[in-house]
Amino acid sequence: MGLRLHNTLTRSVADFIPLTPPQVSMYCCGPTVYDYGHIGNFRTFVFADLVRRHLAFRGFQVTHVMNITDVEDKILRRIRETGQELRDFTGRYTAAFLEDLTVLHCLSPHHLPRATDHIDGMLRLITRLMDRGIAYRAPDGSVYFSIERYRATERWPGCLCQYGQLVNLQVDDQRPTERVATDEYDKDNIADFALWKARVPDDGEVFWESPWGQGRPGWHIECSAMSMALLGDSFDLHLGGEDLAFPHHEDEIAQSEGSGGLNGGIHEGRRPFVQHWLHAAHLLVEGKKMSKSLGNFFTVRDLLGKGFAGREIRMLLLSAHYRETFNFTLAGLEGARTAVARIDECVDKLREKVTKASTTPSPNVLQAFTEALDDDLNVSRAWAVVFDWVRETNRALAAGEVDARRAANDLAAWDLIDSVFALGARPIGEVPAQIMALAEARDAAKKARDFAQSDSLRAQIRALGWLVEDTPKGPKLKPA
RNA sequence: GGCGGGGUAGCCAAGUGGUAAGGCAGGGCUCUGCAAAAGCCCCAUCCGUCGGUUCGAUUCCGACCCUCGCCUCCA
Repeated sequence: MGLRLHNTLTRSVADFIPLTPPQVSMYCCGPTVYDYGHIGNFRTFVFADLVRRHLAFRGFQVTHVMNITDVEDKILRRIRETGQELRDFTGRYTAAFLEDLTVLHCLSPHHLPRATDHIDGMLRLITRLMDRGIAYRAPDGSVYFSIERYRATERWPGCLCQYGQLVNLQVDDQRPTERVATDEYDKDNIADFALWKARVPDDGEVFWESPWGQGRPGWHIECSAMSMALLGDSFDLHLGGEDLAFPHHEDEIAQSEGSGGLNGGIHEGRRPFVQHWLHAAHLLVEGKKMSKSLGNFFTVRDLLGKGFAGREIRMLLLSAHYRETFNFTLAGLEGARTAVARIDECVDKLREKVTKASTTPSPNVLQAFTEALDDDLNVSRAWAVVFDWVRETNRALAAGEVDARRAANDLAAWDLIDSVFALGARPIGEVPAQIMALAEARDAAKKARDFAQSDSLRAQIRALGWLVEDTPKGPKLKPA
C-alpha cells in the first residue's frame, strides 16, 4: 500500500500517483504579507510542510512552491496610511513570515514567488482569456472573468469547462450575501470576478501598465500565473486553507483551464490544471473562532513570548488530522510541551548508549509510522506509534536490555520519523557558571550527606530556572 | 435558504459491524536520602438524543438536538 490522500475534487481518499514519478510538483497558497501571521495561518503552512516532508520520506522528489501575495487591498491601505514604499512594507512582513516558518521547523519552499514579480505571466493569462472570449473589459476599465462564457468553452476538445467542482455548488442557484448584494459592480454577472483591477486614486503609485490600462492584478490570477510558471500548466498537488476552496481555488481552476494553460499545456495535454487538491481545516482557539476582541488571537511571536518553543507549537499543530477543525488551547500547548519532553528524554538516553551510527533503522516502528501517515496523513495514529515505541524503549532501557546496537537502530528509526515530524533535538543551552557552581556545591553537600543544605541549593537552582536530576552517572542539569 | 464538517473520558484526539489507540491532567505503587526521570497499575459498561436494520452498532440507515465552516478576494 502506498500513499493515499483525500482529494477535494472527488471528495474521497485515493491513491496518490504523481504525473511524472518520482517528481512531485506541489503548490501551497502562501500569506498576504500585511501583518504577522497568526497561529491559524500557520496550521496550514505546517500542514503543507508535513505533506512535503512525508513525500520526501516516501522517496518522492518534491518541488514545493509557496507564493507571497504582496499586492492587495489591505496592503495598499496600510502603505497609504503609513506612507511606506510597497516593497519596504511587504519585505518586512515577508521576512517575519519566513522567520516564523523557521521557528516552526518548516523547510523553506524551493520557490517563494512574489506576485509583483509575475505580473507578466498574469497579463499573458488574461490576454489568452480575452482572446478566447472568456474575459471582458468593463466600463470601469477593469477586466473580469465571465463564468457564463467560461462554462460554454472547451478546456480541451470535447470537454467543456466546469465551474463549481471543488465545492459542489449550483451556480445558477446562489444567494448573494448582504455585502455582495449591496455592493455596486460594473460586472455583467454578479459571480464574475476581477482579473485586472483598473487603477483608482487610492492605489497611489502602486500600478502596472497593461493592454487594458494601468491597474493591478486580481487575487486569483496571481496563483494561476505563479504556479504554472514554476510547476508547468498541469501539476500534482495544490494545497491551502479550507476557506480558499471557494472562491479562490475554484477561480484558479477556471482561469487556468479556461486559458488552456500559461503555455497551452492544459488544452494540448488534455490534463487538468491540478491533479489533487488538499485543504486544511481551520482551527479554533480556546473553543472559539480567533478574534482580537476575545483575546484568543495569537501570532507565533505571541506564543514565543509566553515561553513556548516553536517545536512545541509544531507538535500541537500536528496532533490532529488536517481535515478536522482543531481546537488550539494554551493548556494543550502545555501538554504538547510535556509530550515533547517525554520524547526528548527517551531519545537522549538512546544517544548516550550509541557508539556508532546505524544504517539499519528498527523496522517495526518505522513501518507502523509509515502506514499511519500513508493513510491520508493520519498523524494521531502516527503519534500513537511513536509513543508506544517510547514506552517500550523506556521499559527496555530501564531493564538494561538496550545495547549500543539496538540503541543505534532505534535512533536511526527515530531520525527518519523526525525527518517528517521535525521536532528536532532539544536545544542544549550553555549552563551558566553561576548555576554550575551551585550544582557543584549541591553535589558536595549531598556527598557529605548534608541533605538540608543540598535541598536548599537545589531550590536556589530551581528558582534560577534550572532542574537538577540525579542520575547513575551523576547530577544532570536541565532548563526548567 | 444552499452546500459541507463535527458531537468519543476532566481536556486534546484516533478508530472499528463483534464490544473503545495515543497524549495531557489525576490517583496508587516501584526506584530515590528526598526529588526528578522512568516503569507498573488504575482512570469511557460506553462513543449527542430517539428510533430502525442486524445474532451483535459507537461504527450502517432514518429522524431530531447542538455546534462549526463556506456561499465571491478570510489559512
